[in-house]
Amino acid sequence: MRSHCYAGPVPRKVDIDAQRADLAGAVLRLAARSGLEAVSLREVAAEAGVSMGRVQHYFRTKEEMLLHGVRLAMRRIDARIGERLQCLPDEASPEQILRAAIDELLGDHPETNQVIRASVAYYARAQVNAEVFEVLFGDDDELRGLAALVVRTAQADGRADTGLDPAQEGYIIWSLADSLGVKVAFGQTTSERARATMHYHLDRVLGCGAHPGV
Amino acid sequence: MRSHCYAGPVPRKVDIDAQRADLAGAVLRLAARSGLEAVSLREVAAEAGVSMGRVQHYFRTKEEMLLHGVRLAMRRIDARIGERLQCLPDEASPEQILRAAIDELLGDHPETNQVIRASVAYYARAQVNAEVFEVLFGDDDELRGLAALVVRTAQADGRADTGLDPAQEGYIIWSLADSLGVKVAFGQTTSERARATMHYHLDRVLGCGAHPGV
DNA sequence: TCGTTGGCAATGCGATCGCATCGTAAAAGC
DNA sequence: GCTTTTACGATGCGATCGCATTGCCAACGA
Repeated sequence: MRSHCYAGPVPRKVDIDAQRADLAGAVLRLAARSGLEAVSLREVAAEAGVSMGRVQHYFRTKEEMLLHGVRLAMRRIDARIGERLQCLPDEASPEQILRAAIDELLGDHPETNQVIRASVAYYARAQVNAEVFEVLFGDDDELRGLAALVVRTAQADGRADTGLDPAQEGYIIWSLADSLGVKVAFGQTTSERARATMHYHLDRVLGCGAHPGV
Repeated sequence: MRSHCYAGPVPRKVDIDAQRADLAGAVLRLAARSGLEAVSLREVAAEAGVSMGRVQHYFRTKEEMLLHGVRLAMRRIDARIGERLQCLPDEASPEQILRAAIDELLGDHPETNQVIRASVAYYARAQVNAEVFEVLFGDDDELRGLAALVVRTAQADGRADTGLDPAQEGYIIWSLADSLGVKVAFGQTTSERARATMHYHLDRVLGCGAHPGV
């Protein structure tokens, strides 16, 4: 059914990566819905609508299955942010990129929420499994770097206060986006509230609107 | 052994609350170490060094045991913050209270870390169990209120920019403290780094140090 | 055409799960 | 002193766990 037509370089067998991604998607749904406790081989098979033997065929151990799950989660948010960035005009400024990425995190879209909740469910594993830790937290540096760059640019443009520490401000911006994203995903606050707070902060730090430069 | 001497108003039986708190402590240790997946009746009994029958005697169901666990977690942080506040001089300012509370959250003390990690482990349950949700997130409003009060006070004192929105700034302060506390507890950053960022932010918003008022 | 391989489904294993039940020893009340 | 209640420890139940094994079937190479 799924491989009745194909154009890949390996036509003789099914698309292994696609199968694994399908199962990893089921892992994410379960993890987001009720935590990693609910993720068993049988539950994943049932969620994906396949047999348990299939799950075992594509993942040698449960640990490997969970690792593919968290990797898919990160690919999903990257993809969603990437899609949003393609809606921006070419050569968009770093600030536009930053605001677009944060808007996606706080957007309260079901898939974004699912990925965030699933990620949080993996936090405990990150303490035990170094690979999970790396997948979950490894990309933080570049995000902070982007935010710091935006602050520096705003300073160079004379919009932001030159007394600001770009590194600290970048760290604050992403920590804030992180915290608000989790709050939205877990229903502690609304998307509108979170976005309003985030925009308020960015506007103040980056000096948008009626704000006299130094 | 445990009730050879007592002074309570009910001398005829053991201290039920103390027993439950002892078991709930074992729940927290397990949850903080490897998530709620690792919390089973048998594991809790083993962690507490008692029989499984004892655990069942004090908690009718696993759900009830978990609920006592998260309640103990919240009482623990409240107690730790309370202890820290007692080290402050009498009639300490709201700002001193705020800074002390945040310092405790970012202090990287083992017990604080344990409580934070355990709390995060409960996030998934909060979506299913309304009681857990309330225990975990119910106190957010008053914390935000304290932070907002501090901002308003700083504005009244002429230290903080009167253009600031106290409610938004209070929300930002606590979201930031929340995020940084989790990062410290899960080893994403160091206590020193988090505290430096938090103090940097508070000093800027509240206008401490060499900062000209409006 | 035939043997080999990949892609599964099915089944079974020992361990562990939450929970219920039973037994018992000590204390409390009459 | 005798009954009742409290505070457990011990054991067992059916379900589920991760994982290993087995078997079948379609697709491919020779």
